[in-house]
This record gives sequence, C-alpha cells and structure tokens, in this order.
Amino acid sequence: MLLHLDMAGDTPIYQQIRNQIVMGIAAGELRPGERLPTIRALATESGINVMTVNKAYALLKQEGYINADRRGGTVVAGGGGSTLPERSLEALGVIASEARLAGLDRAGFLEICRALYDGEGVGS
Amino acid sequence: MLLHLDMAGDTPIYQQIRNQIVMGIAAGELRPGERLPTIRALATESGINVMTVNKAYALLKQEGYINADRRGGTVVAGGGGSTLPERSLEALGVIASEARLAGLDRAGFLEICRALYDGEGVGS
Amino acid sequence: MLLHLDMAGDTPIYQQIRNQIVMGIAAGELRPGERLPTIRALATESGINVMTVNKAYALLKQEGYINADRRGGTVVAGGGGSTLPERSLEALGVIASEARLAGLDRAGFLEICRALYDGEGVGS
Amino acid sequence: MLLHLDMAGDTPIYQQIRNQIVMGIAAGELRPGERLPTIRALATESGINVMTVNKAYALLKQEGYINADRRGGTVVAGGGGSTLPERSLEALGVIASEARLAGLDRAGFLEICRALYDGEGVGS
DNA sequence: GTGGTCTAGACCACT
DNA sequence: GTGGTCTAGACCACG
Repeated sequence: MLLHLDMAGDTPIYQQIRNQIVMGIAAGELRPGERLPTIRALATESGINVMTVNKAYALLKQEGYINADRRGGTVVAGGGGSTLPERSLEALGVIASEARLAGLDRAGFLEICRALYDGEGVGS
Repeated sequence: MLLHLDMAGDTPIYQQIRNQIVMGIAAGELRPGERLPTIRALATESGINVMTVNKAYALLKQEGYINADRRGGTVVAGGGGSTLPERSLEALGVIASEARLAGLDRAGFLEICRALYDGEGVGS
Repeated sequence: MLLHLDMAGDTPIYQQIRNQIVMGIAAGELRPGERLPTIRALATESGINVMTVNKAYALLKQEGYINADRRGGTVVAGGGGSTLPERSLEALGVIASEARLAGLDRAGFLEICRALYDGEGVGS
Repeated sequence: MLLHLDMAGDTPIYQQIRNQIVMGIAAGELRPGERLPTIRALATESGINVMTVNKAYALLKQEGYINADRRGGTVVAGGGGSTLPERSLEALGVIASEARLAGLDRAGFLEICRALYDGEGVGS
C-alpha cells in the first residue's frame, strides 16, 4: 500500500489518497473484504496527518467503496457500485474535448480510454 | 456564448468558464479566428466578477487555446494542440476505475467515451 | 432471537442489540417474564464479543426493560415504563423536521408513525 | 441564530449543529436563499472550533439542505427534498416501540408526533 | 473575507 | 488498538 502523494500540486492530499485507493480496488490490488491499512499506519507511513487520511477514508465510505467494520479496521466493500457519478461524466466530457483539440483522432482517444480501463499504463 | 455556471458546485467558476469554452471550440461552435466576447461583456452578462473571467481567459491563453488579438480582442487559436495534458490523463485513469467499479463493462465505457468525443450527449 | 447486526453502519453494536430487544418486546415477541438468551449464547450465536452483549443487557437493565432473575438469568420486565425518554423526544423532533423538508405532508408523516407504532412495516 | 449546545452529552457537537439548523429550516426560521452565519462567526459566537462548524456545514451540504455559494457565504437550499432518510425511519421505529413500552397509547403517541411536526413544543 | 485544507496533539467510545 | 471527535492555529484558493 504505497501512495504517491504530490504535496505541491493543487489536488488535495485526501483526494489523491481517495483516487489511488479507488484505482487500487479497480485494478484488483485491493480485493473486496480485504483490510485497508490503519488510518494511523497510513498517516505515519506517508508522513501526513491522521486527519487527512481520516477525511479520505470518510469520503470513500460515503461513496460506498469501503466499509468501516466496527470490530476494528476498514474493509474494501464488495461490488454493488451503482452508476458513474455525474461529476465524473462532466469531467470526461471536458477531457474528450481536450483530446480533440490536442489532435487526437477518435481511434487514438478510445485506445487510451481502453488502456486505462484495462489497467495498462499509457506511454506517459 | 451562453455559460451555464453552477455557483453551488465545488468547481471554481473560472474553471467552469474555461471548460465550457474548451468544449465550445471542440464542438465547432467557436471556430479558429473567431473573436471571443470581451471580458467585461462576459462578466456582466453572466453576473460574475471581472477578475474571474480574466482568470479564465488567462488560463486559456496559457494553455494555447486562445490568443490575444493585436487590436486588443481575444480570438480562438487554430489547431496546434500537441498532446493530452498530463493531469487530464491522470483524471481519465481515475474515471476509468470508477467506471469499472460502477459495474460498467469495457464496451459500455468506451461507448460513453465515444459519444462524448463525438459531441453527442450521454443519456443522463 | 435472531439479531440483524450491521457491522458497517455507524450505530454501535450494543445499541443495535438494545434496539432490537426493545422492539421485540414492544411487538410482543418477547413477553414479560420470558427469559432472554444467555449473554454468552447470544454472543457466540451472533459472532460478537461477550462484552458487547453485556453492555447491551446492562443498558436494558438500567432502562428498566429487563430484570436480573434470582437464579442468574435475565427476564423481560413487566410494564411500568413511565414516559418517553427525553433524548427520544429530541430525536423525534429532528425526524419530524426532516420529514417536512422531505416533502412529506402531515398526514403522510402521521401514517408512517402509526404504522410503526402498530408494528407494521413501512413500504420501504 | 442561537445554538444550544450540550458539550457533555454523547451527541457530537457537529451533529447538534446540523440538527438545529435542519429544525430551523423546517420551522421556517431559515428560509430558502437566506444566508447562514459564517463558519467563523458561528464558531466564535458559540465558543467552538472552526473545524467543528465546518464539519456540520459539510454534512448539511452533502444532505442537500444547504448550498455553499462560491461567491462567498452559505445559503439555505430551496425545497427539493427527496425522501425521509432510511436511518431516520429506523430510529423512528425504535422510538415508536419505546413509546408503547412507556405506556403511551396510539393516540397519545400520534399527538406528540403531530405537535412536533407542526413545530409546537411538547410539554417537556 | 469566504470556505477549503492541513497540522500536531489530544481525548473518547467501541470492541 | 481501532476509528471518531475536538482543539488551536495556520495557509491558501477563490471571488
């Protein structure tokens, strides 16, 4: 459970944590039922504050990606995802426009989308 | 040049302006060489601060989507976009993961991407 | 005596046990004088800690819903409840407000209250 | 905008704030579109921390009761409430059971519910 | 001046 | 030992 955090960028740290955990689940590195690292463990290990990790976990819980097992620990939730969030759809629309203006043709853009969906890296 | 601004959402207003102009260019509603409305005009017309529109235009200029006209106006830049920005690529990766976890299969996801690329709406 | 416990929710487990026993008594499934399952039995049967069940029983005893039997068991207490607890009254006030804001008119809200009082389910 | 906060009780402060604002909206003391006090103002005025009020506002925003206007300030959202939250329904079921066991007959219980819905006080 | 974010350090409820 | 809550003080993005 190694996180790559960019302290300088303008994406909030708790968002970065949230994003990487979501990607980790989608990639199968984190399986449903598996325990996530403790808030405190992740905080000290990453050199950030407990509250920040707390916020990330709270967000993930609210979105239904993870569950806080009252017996201690936090667990990856099993499936049941409903639909692609509205705000992601909007962001996707903007990105598609940027792709067109960047000179990417339809096939090229879809190839990138496919690669990311399949969890392959995109040649930077 | 009608803007739909959401004062409640968590996307900064200048970002919303920037996004909608980018999408407008990609959709062909704004053609290369065409003049954009004055900062002041857009501001009063949309009921927002001049500084906010200024920031959006500055951002678009910096990204190369628009250019300052010699006579003081602002015009849509022609082509020339190089590659999909790094930060958009990262965002796309997150969205692809969310799509997987939302139960969307590859075909469904790519269909959405295609529709957005082609400028069609997505059935909500 | 089957308990439905939600380990993920934010209601403490001992509270859930307490609530379900209270509802069981009100519904007539548990009659005054009837013996409750042993702490240990309920704990192992539900896969939770003995201390947790203990806490629930202690709470119920303190509230007067159950009594310690001379022979070491625990039995459902008979009637005698005085008034609706202050904290429940406050919670009810909040819920009534939520109902208003949810667009529920007075008749609809009271119908739900009646159904729950009479032990009927509420159509989801 | 006076809040009555119980620092000793086991209800989190941010929850108490949230509850009282919800009740304030339902009672018509806070009307849609009206500005709520600043986070800092409410914090200093109530002698609590900014982060605590922040959390309460974030919760209210997430529930759709208020909107953070990006131009500064926070505003009461207009209507549009969907349905009574599931967790409130469960709590209501428990309270109805407590009422029965407290010796309240159906009419008495419904009278209390009606009074609270109509915003009248209940004789302690 | 507004809300959003982060930190360091602390206490508490729950299991 | 876990997550949940609170504090005091600070910086920043936004408008």
